[in-house]
Amino acid sequence: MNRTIDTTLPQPATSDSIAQALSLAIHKHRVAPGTKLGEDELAEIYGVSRTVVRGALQTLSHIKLVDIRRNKGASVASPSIIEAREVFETRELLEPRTARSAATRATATDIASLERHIVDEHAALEAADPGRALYLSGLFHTEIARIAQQATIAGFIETLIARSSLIIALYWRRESALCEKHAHHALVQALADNDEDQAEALMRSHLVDLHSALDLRDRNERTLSLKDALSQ
Amino acid sequence: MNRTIDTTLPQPATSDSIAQALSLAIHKHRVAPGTKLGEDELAEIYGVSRTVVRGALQTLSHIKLVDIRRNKGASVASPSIIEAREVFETRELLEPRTARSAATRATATDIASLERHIVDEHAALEAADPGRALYLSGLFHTEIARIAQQATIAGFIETLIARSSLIIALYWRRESALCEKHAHHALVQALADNDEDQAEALMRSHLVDLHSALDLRDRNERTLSLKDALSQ
DNA sequence: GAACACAAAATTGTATACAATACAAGTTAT
DNA sequence: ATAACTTGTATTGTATACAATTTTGTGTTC
Repeated sequence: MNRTIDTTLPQPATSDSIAQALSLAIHKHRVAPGTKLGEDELAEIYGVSRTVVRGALQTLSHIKLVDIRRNKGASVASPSIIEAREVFETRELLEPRTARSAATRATATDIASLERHIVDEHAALEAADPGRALYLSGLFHTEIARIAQQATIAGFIETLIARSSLIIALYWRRESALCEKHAHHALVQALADNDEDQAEALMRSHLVDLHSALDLRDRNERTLSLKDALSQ
Repeated sequence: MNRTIDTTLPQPATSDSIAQALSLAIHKHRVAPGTKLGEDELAEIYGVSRTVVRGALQTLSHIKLVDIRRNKGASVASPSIIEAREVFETRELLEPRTARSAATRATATDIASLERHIVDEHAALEAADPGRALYLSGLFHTEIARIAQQATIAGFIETLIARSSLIIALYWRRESALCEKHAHHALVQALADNDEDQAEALMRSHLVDLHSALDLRDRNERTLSLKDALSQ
């Protein structure tokens, strides 16, 4: 359960290890949405045959981190605005309830683990490594789902967070603060206190904050605002 | 969107078509949980190489319809009691809300489609084809998720229903009636009336009914009750 | 110079061959 | 007789070869 962030891979690399390495790279915004993922290229990088790479790409396509189109190959997914809205609406449906369960079940060990996450996250921000900070911020949420002991929901949340990373890469408003510094901390406090209502409420408002830091206006609204911007 | 139930496959079969055919067979309880799915065997059946079959099996493993263990191969999944509980708890979390959305968005065409589903389902029951009835019953739920226009949630629900089919195969109480004949009909009525509250409530109670028709006691309770049964 | 046609290159999809692992049966030793 | 070992078979994992499709580049025509 002690997932490392290191990108080194076992020799020889397996489909799963490649999928994880790619997933991490996407999480950390080291590869942008839309980037082509050629099979030969990846096979060379990881020192395996295309067979293994294809397995990894198929895995990632199932969690919608990559798009595979027949005879066109794989590329990093690029969620539409509609998909982005759906992802956050779904998170707002699943995660508050999950935080509630986590509040009833959190042990001292769990709390310590979450606090360590927060420390790491702050350290990454200090070190001017926003990619890593974002990745850790996602891990924080999956960790809560794990604590809630709902493996099924945790699996769903994991894919939603993966997609959220793409959504943030595409639609994050520059002007909005990186925030949430306190949000996660307050949430841990509620979990430590086994305060279910508080945990659920905090998670809900945290997600709403995140959601509202995205620019999910559709193209029409966007061009209108562009027109506004240029008319000055 | 007019998914056929026919099991004939395109020539040549593709990974997706094989995955769908296998999924259908599992849904209809034509293959039991735990059944070994040998690659060579399937390759011969569908007239393709193992490469294609492996793709299909990997797809099915992602929605947890099959278990793949390294160097051990694939077999039809066999959800534990804990997983079964989780699946139904998750459905109870997602589907009522989805039914609510569906109630606001359902068009006359949608209602007609759902009513056709119900007719087909009854026909299957009349024809003593419980497998097909069960499959159609699952389709009814995915159809509602589709009507709700929440593709993300619909995808989750689809995998939950697939797993429910396995759970029903494993844990359905013989003595419990096949029921739900009226449940689906009442739900369609609520959707047709755009009665959100009613749709949500009906879906919730329908799922609770389903859940309670399963025998999800753990082994200890089970053996105890066996003792009771024999002590008479 | 732009648009189309066609050929060449690159990339993906599938099949097959080979390597590695697991399983089962039979053998030997204690 | 049982346990451990060995060997043979079956099955899965991976690499490579070939087929099919898309993309790219070039030349021709208007």
